[in-house]
Amino acid sequence: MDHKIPAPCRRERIMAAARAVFARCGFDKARLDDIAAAASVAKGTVYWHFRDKATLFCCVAEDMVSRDLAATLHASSQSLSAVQCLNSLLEVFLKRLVSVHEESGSLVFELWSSAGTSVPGIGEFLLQAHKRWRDAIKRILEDGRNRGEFSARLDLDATASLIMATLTGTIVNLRFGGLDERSRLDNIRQRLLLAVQAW
Amino acid sequence: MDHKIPAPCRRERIMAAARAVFARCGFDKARLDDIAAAASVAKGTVYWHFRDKATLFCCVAEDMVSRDLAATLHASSQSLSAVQCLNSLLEVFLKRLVSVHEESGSLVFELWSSAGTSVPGIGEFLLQAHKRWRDAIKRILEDGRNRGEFSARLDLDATASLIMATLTGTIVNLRFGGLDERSRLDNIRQRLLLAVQAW
Amino acid sequence: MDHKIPAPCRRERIMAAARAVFARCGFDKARLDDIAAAASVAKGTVYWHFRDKATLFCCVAEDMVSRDLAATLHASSQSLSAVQCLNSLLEVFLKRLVSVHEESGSLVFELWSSAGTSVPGIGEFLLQAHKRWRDAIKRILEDGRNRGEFSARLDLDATASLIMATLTGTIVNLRFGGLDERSRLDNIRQRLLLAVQAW
Amino acid sequence: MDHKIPAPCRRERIMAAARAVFARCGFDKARLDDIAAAASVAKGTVYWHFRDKATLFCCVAEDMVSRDLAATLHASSQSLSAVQCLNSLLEVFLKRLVSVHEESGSLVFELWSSAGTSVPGIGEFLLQAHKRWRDAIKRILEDGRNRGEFSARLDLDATASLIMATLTGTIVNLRFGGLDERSRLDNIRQRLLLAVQAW
DNA sequence: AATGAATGAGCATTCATTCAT
DNA sequence: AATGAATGAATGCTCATTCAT
Repeated sequence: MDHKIPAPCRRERIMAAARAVFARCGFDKARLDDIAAAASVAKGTVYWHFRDKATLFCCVAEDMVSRDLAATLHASSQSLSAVQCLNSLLEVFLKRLVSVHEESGSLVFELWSSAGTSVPGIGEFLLQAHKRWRDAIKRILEDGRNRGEFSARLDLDATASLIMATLTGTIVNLRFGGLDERSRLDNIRQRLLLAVQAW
Repeated sequence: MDHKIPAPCRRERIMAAARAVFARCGFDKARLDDIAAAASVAKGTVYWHFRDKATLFCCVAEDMVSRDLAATLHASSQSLSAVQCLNSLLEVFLKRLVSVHEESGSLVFELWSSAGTSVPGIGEFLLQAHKRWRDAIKRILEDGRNRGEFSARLDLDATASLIMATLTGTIVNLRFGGLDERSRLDNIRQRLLLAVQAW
Repeated sequence: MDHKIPAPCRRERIMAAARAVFARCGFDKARLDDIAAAASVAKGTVYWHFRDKATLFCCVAEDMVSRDLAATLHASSQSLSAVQCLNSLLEVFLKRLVSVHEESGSLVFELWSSAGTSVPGIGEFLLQAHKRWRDAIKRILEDGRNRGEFSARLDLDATASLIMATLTGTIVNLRFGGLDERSRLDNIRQRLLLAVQAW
Repeated sequence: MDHKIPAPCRRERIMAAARAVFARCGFDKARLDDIAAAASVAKGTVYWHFRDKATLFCCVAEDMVSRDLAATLHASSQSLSAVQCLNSLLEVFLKRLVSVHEESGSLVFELWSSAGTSVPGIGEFLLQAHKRWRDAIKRILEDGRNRGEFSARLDLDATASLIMATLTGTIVNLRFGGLDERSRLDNIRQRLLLAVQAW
């Protein structure tokens, strides 16, 4: 039909389509037909590139998390002081939530709910992803403690977990808070920095 | 067949069974047959009491949230000072997460993911529930500010949102944090109290 | 609830409700719940008065046909000449189709379609009903032939069948003819009389 | 499994099977499983070719009516005089009723009963089909009137409706008349011709 | 007589997956 | 690589019928 679609980008087209459909419908309600249609590809083609629906979902998830993590770490790596570093990380994390991938928001909830039921392997994947994020934060905190920017008694693990919780919970707030929490993201970032410096 | 099941508690049996199955399988993967079987009831009986699967899910959700909210508010209402009050609220909230309803944990993720896709009306319900929680916290904060326990400049809305975010994020941490975060719940509570008093 | 419904007319209420619902929905699509509701009666009550759905349908059918047949025969019995007699029969038959029981129209189609599939016994019933109608017509024709009003060579059976066919087909025309055939019923009657006298 | 079934005729196989099953069981009682089995096809295949049960039914109906109408018109188009033409039409119509499609008989009753209840769109379809038949008859009558074969005062619409009624009613007679009306079909045809020429 | 909760067989429809081309 | 027709297991929901009260 459309001879305009170059073969090599088929896989990417499918993943983009899948990301959109999974975000809109959730894993279970997403239909392979819709994904194929959204990618302007026959259903069989999806199966040539991905073993099955769950695998496709995992690929999409991995891709999304990798991009988010890379972008965040890159931003924070530009800074010199640990405080600036943490500030950048928070800023980028929160910004991405509302701008770059509006889709990500929905997908995260799908990831959480599909862990353990719909998609085998997602649970493990989420543990890894969570650890990657927390370790990144922990490293910054450790660095700051070594440089004297943070208290010597700062509990690295506990603090990193608490920051993760707040960031994660903000995702939920953005969706189900009712208020327009977007305008309060800067406020959240500043308070977190204050709190860390106080602990 | 089984003449042992007293008629009047049929509805409750079904809701309990549904809660368990929804928590284990998620909304989409949960089969009405399994719920009926778990309730030792014929499938038709479920439909006599609940219009459809989505309605059953909503009833279970509403019941769960109401119980959690009531228990939390009751606990915090026993205290005199706002700090104690907030402390109780946090304590009960976090305790319930890990003990009373282990099921609740899973169900919350289902609720989040089903909003907007699988179950019409859940989105609205979650907004209401979120508001109920946040308002409860806000009231305590306001009370504390009036009594001079908290800073006069304390931003009630922002702080309530931040506390909600942290509590909510802790639910996620407990599930996907990898570490055994349960042992750190007390730590989280204490830090939150400290932070609130500092803001 | 309503203590105003006298018990003795329960059976009649149910039959009236059933006639309406069967006419509106057809046998298969008619739900016992709807019939019971329309009769302001509990579902179990329907089963106390009628063995099952098919039996209820048969009772309704028998009642309807009996009434129609009785009314028609009564009308034609008032006349003296066979021509007048036949005229009355046709007139009443056609009039009832469009006025007295608008419901009858729909029910007849249901009867026809349910014969042999949905409702055992309906086929036999329809044969009997058809025979009763045709015999009534045949008797009038025979009477007229004996009196010299019709040709001595008039084939009683064939003519009766033909009249039945025309009357029956008119029911179909009224429903699926598109045109408003009601205004043409008199015309049909007159032509039939003319034709019979010519044969 | 069975590699003996050529792919291209799948759709036709399904329609033939559906026609048989619908004729035997009626629309509501017909099971998609039976239709699929009768067509030696998986149930999903039926849904690949037809949106749903109702659509399949409509397709079968349309096909049947089209074939019947085409055959009848073809036959009558061979004749020169209007009387012969009408004679042919009646002959073929009546012959098809009892020979070519014994199935048609049952299906017609299903069509009538499903109009307005079970199958949306069938009512409209029947109106169209009825009109097509009546118009064909009307055209022949008009032709005959112009040629002087019929009375100049012949009411085309009324006569066409009456002929339709008689033919339609004969379908009913054949099924519920009790007598073996098949032997009388010629008689009916001749009488109708006589009557038309007399009107 | 009447009620209405409970039952469970039945069925249309969906959709992930396969495979011949 | 790609297609899309074919498959068939899976499942939500309906509704006639029963029965304890």
